[in-house]
Amino acid sequence: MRFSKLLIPTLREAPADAEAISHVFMLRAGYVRQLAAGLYIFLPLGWRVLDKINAVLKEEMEAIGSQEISMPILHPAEVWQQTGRWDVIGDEMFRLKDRTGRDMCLGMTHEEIMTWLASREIRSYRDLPQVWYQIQTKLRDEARPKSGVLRTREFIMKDSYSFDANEEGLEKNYQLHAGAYHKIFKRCGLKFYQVESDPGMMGGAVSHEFMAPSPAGEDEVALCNKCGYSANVELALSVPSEIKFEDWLYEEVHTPDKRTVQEVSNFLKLKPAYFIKSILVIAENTPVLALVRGDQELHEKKLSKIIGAHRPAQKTEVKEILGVEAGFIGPMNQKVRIIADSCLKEGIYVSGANKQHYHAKGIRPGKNFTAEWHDIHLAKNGDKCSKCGAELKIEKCIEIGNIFKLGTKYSVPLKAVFLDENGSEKPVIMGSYGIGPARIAAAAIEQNNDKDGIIWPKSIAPFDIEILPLNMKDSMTVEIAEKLYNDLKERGIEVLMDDRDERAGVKFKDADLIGIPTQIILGEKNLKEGLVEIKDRRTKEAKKVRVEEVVKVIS
RNA sequence: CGGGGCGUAGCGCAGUUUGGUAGCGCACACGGUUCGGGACCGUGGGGUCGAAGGUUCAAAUCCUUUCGCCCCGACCA
Repeated sequence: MRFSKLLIPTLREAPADAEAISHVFMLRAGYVRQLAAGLYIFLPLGWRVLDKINAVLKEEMEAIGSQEISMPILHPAEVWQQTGRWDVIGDEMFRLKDRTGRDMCLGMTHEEIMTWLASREIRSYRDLPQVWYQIQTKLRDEARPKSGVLRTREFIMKDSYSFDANEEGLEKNYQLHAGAYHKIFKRCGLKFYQVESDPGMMGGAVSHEFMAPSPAGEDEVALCNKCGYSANVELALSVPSEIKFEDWLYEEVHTPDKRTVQEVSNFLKLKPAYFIKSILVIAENTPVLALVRGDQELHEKKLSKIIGAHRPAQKTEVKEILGVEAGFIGPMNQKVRIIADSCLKEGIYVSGANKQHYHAKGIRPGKNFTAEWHDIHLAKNGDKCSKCGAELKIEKCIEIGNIFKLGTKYSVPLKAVFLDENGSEKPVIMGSYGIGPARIAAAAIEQNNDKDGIIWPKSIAPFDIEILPLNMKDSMTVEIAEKLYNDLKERGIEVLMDDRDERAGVKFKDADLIGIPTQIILGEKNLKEGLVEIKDRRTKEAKKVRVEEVVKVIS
């Protein structure tokens, strides 16, 4: 296509409210414009990229036997009420009423509607398995839209759903999707990890996320290079690094006005790892004392899985319940339930002495206090892998896809059932699988850029080739450019030709910004010798090629 | 929802402290020169200063309310 006929509004300067690299470049290079918080317009280049990504998605979905369908975005409340999510989900769901006053909502995902369809159409084990997918808009009233297209209130998602007669079938579809996702992300040129994840409100027991490493990401992932263990830190297990213990005898130490681990650590000249951090929380009106090592953080979600919903205790509550000011509390002789991080099982520690301005040194777990042992700390860089003992590293990632084993969470309430070989009625076993195309695009930019702009992976670039006729007033330049343009198009190559009457510098700058992987540069001097330059956007290396050879070299 | 920041031309910003005719750069239009890494000279168009109310002879500037956007946190199919 011709640059002069396309809306490609490049910006010399980045709008002030863009922070993430992908956001800045998508705006500057004219891929998207923002309508409001979390609402984006995709301009021609941006839409072409999404089309490319969606084409890959479709191919790989079809390859595993998934059938494309399309579901409404506007949903009646009843279906969501039947699964309970109408009430479970809060402000994140857009709700409205139709003209008759009927409750409706905008779809944030499609488990309910897909299951509704399955309940109508699937009757026999002979109808199974089924796998349905769509590439459809989702709406979520996000608490905090951010980072350009990475977290928006309206976005397109490829979501697929599997329906099976038994667990083996689900496992098969789950693995087929995992395999397809690997191919998809690889084809889109992304670095990514498949990690264990927390199913959250989706329900179900098993889920994995596909994570593209990037500093713009919102998630953190723990990775083991040795054994391949990888998990979202929301549930990642780890073993804090070992420390050498001193054979302290139990004694109380005067620590005037030293309350935090850091303060006492500095005062006693002992590393934080020798301390036990005691945190009082209130779970359903029952106090629970949580213990983690001084150099670790308490992981709220892990604790929630053991004691349920809870909140931190207030200062006055600490005094009331434990009889000592926060800052000097320790696990010894406490009547409350104590949950301690497993790594504290061995060793000799320092903690509050349960006495104002005193800490106790030489605390031996098991002897000086007892507790229930669980992994309740947040995995951090340098911790050891719980599987193999190698060092874990923590990386920030963008979640680009996820897969869930749903089981019968949706099929039971929506009565999606079938008759098995014996004529007995059973709920369909389901899985759901999502991918965010705009996140793939953003992640690709985050992972592939330089100071001048985007460097698209070939597979998802808006065009294959950009032709730069540097001087549009030179008739030979124009003539050869037109010929190359047509010849390449005839070969099925997607070409963008910068036919604007702009100075060479402008064309170079815009071409680098836009990031089409290969540039064909037509300069007058080279053309007089029958040569053009073919330049690689990533390496910036250019080679001179005879005009007649271009089509052959490119294709 | 809590904390912080910002709303002045399409974009980036100054002006607000100390009230007194709304500015700069880029972009845009026209003329000329230039033409392989965001050219130069000249001329010109473009603003309810986010909105509403108030104080004042006079408000971008002071006061009140409100809306929007960004960042950190909480939250998160």
